[in-house]
Amino acid sequence: MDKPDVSRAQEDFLKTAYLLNSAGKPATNSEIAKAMRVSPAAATGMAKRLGDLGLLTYLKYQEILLTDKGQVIALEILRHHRLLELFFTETLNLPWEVVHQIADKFEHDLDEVLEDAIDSLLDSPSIDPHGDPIPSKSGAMPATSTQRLADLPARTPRLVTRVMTQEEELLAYLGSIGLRPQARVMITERKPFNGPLRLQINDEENLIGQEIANLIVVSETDAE
Amino acid sequence: MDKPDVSRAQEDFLKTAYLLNSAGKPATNSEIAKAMRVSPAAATGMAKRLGDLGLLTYLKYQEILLTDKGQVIALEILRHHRLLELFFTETLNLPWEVVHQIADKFEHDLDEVLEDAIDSLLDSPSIDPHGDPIPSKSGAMPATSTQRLADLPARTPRLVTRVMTQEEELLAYLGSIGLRPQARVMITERKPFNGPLRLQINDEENLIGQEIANLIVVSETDAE
DNA sequence: CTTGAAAGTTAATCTTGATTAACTTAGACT
DNA sequence: AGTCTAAGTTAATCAAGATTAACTTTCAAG
Repeated sequence: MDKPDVSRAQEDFLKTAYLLNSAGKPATNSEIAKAMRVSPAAATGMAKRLGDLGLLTYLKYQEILLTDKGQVIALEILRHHRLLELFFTETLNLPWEVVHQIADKFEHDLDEVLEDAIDSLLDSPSIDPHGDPIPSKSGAMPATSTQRLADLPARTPRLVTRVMTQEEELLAYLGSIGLRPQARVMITERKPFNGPLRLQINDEENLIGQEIANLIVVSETDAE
Repeated sequence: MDKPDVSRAQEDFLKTAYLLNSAGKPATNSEIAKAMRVSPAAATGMAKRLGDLGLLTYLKYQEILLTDKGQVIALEILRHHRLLELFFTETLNLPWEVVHQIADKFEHDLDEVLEDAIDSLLDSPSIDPHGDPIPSKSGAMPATSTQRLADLPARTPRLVTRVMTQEEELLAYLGSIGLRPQARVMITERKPFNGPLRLQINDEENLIGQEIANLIVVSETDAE
């Protein structure tokens, strides 16, 4: 099980493909190119290279699928990323909206000594500050709830488990209204035609739109 | 005072030139090439590029001198490096012999938010785990002792202030015998012809050679 | 069917930062 | 002065990862 030497750009490509997949979107060339902000041609070239390395299967005009080897690498990078996010919020009290970009830079250089030290300092955590699951060292991805706040019936108390965005301004706003993992939430009223939701967040009243509600994942069973 | 965009390799070059200078060695092309483990030709090319950017003065066959702009960048990288070394030893209890390599990778990506957070967590430190001075944000390099243990008369108690090596095995050894900053040291006997030194380290007897003694910097005044 | 837009591919080219090989310069020694 | 060696330079080349521009495929809509 020898791991080929992959570059930073290659790791990013694999990570992006993995994330698109797990977000339910097809990992097509153009989606990847868009997500990585490179030209489609650059993505094609990269897909070829990674195909040659046996890290993904690449067929013209088709969706890109990671091989087992490719997935192992994607998961390792994701683990690095999320460990780093948590590490920086925990040790430095950095707000959750800034750690994503920082982790993006460092994730490729996190060697095993540092990774293990962080993992043990944080007690082998399974979620990062946004509630995103942290793959285990062996490559297992912790299970997570799939219940979206947007789909939750009214008067059903739940805990926020995950906030699915990395947009800085949005995260800052959500943090400011307390909408973060572990918050207790309950919809008190739904306006018709996919209108805004009246929401209790830790007993404070608030209003949010459908779009945001769809980014919030909540626990599958009642909050205590 | 606009900072040109410099690449990782360029930053490393500037840092290397600066470090050679401050170690008293001339920052010649070949010294830099040796230190960076690249070919002399590569160093020539890089020197030219950096000269064009106005970061150093480059004259054929002559010693390389950093411009003010170049020095600012070198100091910034050095600040990043040393802050990171300290951050990792403090937060993760990583041994001092491993943090150097880790910091080498991260120093180029340390953005200001993270830098400031680390700086304030550590209370604006002025030395790193090896006793190397940390440049201030404005680019001032703290003064340090120049007194080498190798040059210290016998029976003169001092504090170790700095250990001038980054070799992993050597640092591990020095750590194991307690020879690190803040240790109290006193030479009890010097063998003739630059022979080994008998040394008390925090009241424990030990023997070290000249070569090592020359890497150890001690305070300029007596230990308490 | 055919046609046009969107997605994908290919080819040519650019930039960085490296390499090797051959040449030139500087400086010390006889 | 002549010569050797170390250091430095130049030129040619390579590889990775990007770009742009032109071409091809797919697929939905008339």
